[in-house]
This record gives sequence, structure tokens and C-alpha cells, in this order.
Amino acid sequence: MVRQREFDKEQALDEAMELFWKKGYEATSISDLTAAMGIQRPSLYAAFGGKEELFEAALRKYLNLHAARIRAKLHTNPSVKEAIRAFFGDLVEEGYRETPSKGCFCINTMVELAPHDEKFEILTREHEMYLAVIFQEAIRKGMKSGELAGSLDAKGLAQTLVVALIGLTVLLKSRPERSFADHSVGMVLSLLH
Amino acid sequence: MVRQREFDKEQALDEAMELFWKKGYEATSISDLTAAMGIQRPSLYAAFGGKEELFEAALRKYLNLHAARIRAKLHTNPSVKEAIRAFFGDLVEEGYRETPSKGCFCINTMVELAPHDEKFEILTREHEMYLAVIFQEAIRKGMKSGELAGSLDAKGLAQTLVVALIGLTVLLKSRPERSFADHSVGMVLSLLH
DNA sequence: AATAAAATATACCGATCAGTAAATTAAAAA
DNA sequence: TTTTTAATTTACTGATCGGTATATTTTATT
Repeated sequence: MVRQREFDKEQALDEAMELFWKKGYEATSISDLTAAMGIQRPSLYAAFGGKEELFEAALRKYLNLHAARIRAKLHTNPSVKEAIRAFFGDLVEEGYRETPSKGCFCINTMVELAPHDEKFEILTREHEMYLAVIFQEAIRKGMKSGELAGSLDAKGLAQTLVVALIGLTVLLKSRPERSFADHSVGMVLSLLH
Repeated sequence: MVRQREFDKEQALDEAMELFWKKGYEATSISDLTAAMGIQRPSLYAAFGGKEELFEAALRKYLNLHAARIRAKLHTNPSVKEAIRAFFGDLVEEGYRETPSKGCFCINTMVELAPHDEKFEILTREHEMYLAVIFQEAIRKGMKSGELAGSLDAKGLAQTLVVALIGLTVLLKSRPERSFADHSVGMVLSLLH
């Protein structure tokens, strides 16, 4: 009955995600996108609607992958303290290895679009709140196991870790001396003691 | 010998700074700028060179004002602890009052331009390092006066405050529940004890 | 008053922007 | 095999982009 799509929609969305992640919304043109996605212009509009709809789809995909990746990282190590330490260590490590530093697609969008578009304000806010919940779960787990003091404020601590995560991610884009990031990570982790 | 400029260059630069700060580099057009600055297009190019040069001039002006404002805020209160508490309190307060939240021009530039333009990577990095020095001076002052423990790591602590400042500023763009910001501020301030 | 230098205003440049109309091609259903 | 539906390709739209050529106006110097 119908001709079928010649490209893989998820794969094309992945390419769009990478490009929007790396360059942001305004600096990415439809021509950039079609080139990276390997499709023609009308195919993009037929499959994804338009630039903003495509951006939103790419961001939503990123948010899902991002949250899942963080949750997984926080549960690979039996020690919650070690897991969180490794998480921030890897964050810094990757920030210096990757060039240029794409940072976090969610954070990039909070800065570029959230202030002027309520849809992205909500989307990014809910993601950051969700990340706080993920950290909170890990902290509670450590408190239950006795690894962390039962007197800790799990929620406040988790929210503080998210603030530090955002701050570090943005700071790394300017490639400061390594000790700047390392000292900050150490200080933040000391809140777990 | 020559006709003199009919507009005030510093005043025009202020308008450009506000606009770039609010909208970022890519989303701000020359037409937006001339309208806000109240000048004609060729006057802009004659006085400032071009879009990127104007952006850099606006950013440099912001960085100077920003650093001076922070230094002043940290020295209005005889208690360093109270001064830092007030600083972060005001930051959160303003983040919720101002709509939309312009955030920090330096942070916006770190996210939008630093990863792809070494000039802005350096400019923003040096500003954040300078902010850390300003915080460090305040902390050392508190240590000398006996208000803060002499065992504190002033440098690391100052760098951590900068990371928290960045994280909070970005987070506020998504307008999270107030307690999110307040709890994080409280936790970070607890590092001063 | 004449001259020279720079700021102004109008109008324009080619390039690129996001988005689409029209024609062609492919493939499933009849 | 014919028909129908949608994906592809090519080419295009008007609008806007950053930047500038040209001509006019202003003002200090001669």
C-alpha cells in the first residue's frame, strides 16, 4: 500500500541529537541536520515535523538515556560513596578528554531555551528534579546499609549533588586547571561524611 | 575637523550587553541590536567593528562589572560567613524575581560559545578563576579574623563556591521549587563550619 | 566661507535561513 | 497488473542573516 521509509528513524534521531547537543538549537541549521542525518529536507519534515519538534524529540531521547545512564552508574558499585565518587570522577575525566566538551544536552538547553520557552523550562526542570530523586535513592540505600550516617538529609544532599553536577559540567566547558574541578569534587563528596 | 558621534558609545554598549546577555549570541541579530542601541547599522559597524567584536566588548564590560559587584557584596558585611550567605540568598532571590532569568552572561557564554571558540573559552575561564580568587580572599579574611576555622582549605573552598554558584545560576533558569535552591545553598554554606 | 574628515541615513549585497510545491519513484493492496 | 499511497528528489519560496556602498549631513580646522 505504501512506500516504506528508506532510513532508520531512530538512527536519524540519534544524529540529530548529537548535532543539537554539540551546537545548540540556533546554531544548527536544517541543512546541517539533513547532512548529518543522511536524509533529504522533506523527509525530515515528514518524519519529525519541523526544527523545533525535532529538537524536542532529540532532547527527550537524550533525557531518557541520560537518566538511565546515571542510575546505572550509581548502582554498579556496592559502596554508594564509591559510586558517587566514581561518577564525579568520570564526569571530570570525560570533560577533559572530550574536545570540544559537549557537556550535558539538558544543561545546554536550560541555558539557551528554558528562559524563553516554557516547554523547555518544564522539561529541563523535571529532568533535574528526577536526577535529584535518583541521587536521593542512592543515598538512602547507603543510609539503610549503614554505609552513610542515618542523620544525613538525603533529599537536600541529593539536590546539592545535582547543583554541583551542573556547576562542574558548565565549568569544564572552559577547561580550567584540573585541580579546580578535583578540589570541588572532593569538597562536595565530603558532605557525605 | 570631524563630525562627532551623536550617541553615547558606553550607553549603546550597555544596551548591546543587555541584549546579548538576555538572548545569547546566535539568537541576537544586528537588527535587534541597532533597535535596542538606538543607532543605525553602519554606526554599529563603525563604532564596534562587527557582531562578534561587539559581543566581545559587551562581555568584557559585563565581566568587569560582575567581578566588581561580587567583590563589593562580599565585603559589605563584617562577617564573611554572613556576607557569603547573603550573596547566595540574593542570588536565589533574584533568580525567582527576574523573569525571564537572564542568569550570568559569562555562564551563558561558557555554554554557547566557549566549546567552539578558544577566545571565549579563555575569557570565561579566567573570569571564573578570578571569581574563585575573590571568594578565596574573603575566606582568608574570615580565617584571619578568627571567624572561620584556620584549618579550612581556602582555595578549594572558594573553587567549590564558584562551582555551586554556576550550578545554582543555571538551575534557576528552570525555576525549580524554591526548596531545591535553598537546601543546596544551606548545604554548601555548611562547608564553612 | 571653503575644506576635510567622519558620522549619519538609505538602500542595497550575496548568502543562508526555515519551510514547501511539484514531480518522480517505490511498494503494498486490489 | 493496475491502483493507491507515501517517501524521495529537485527546485524553489519569501524572509532574514551579517555586512557594505553610496550619498548626505555635520562640525572642526583652515
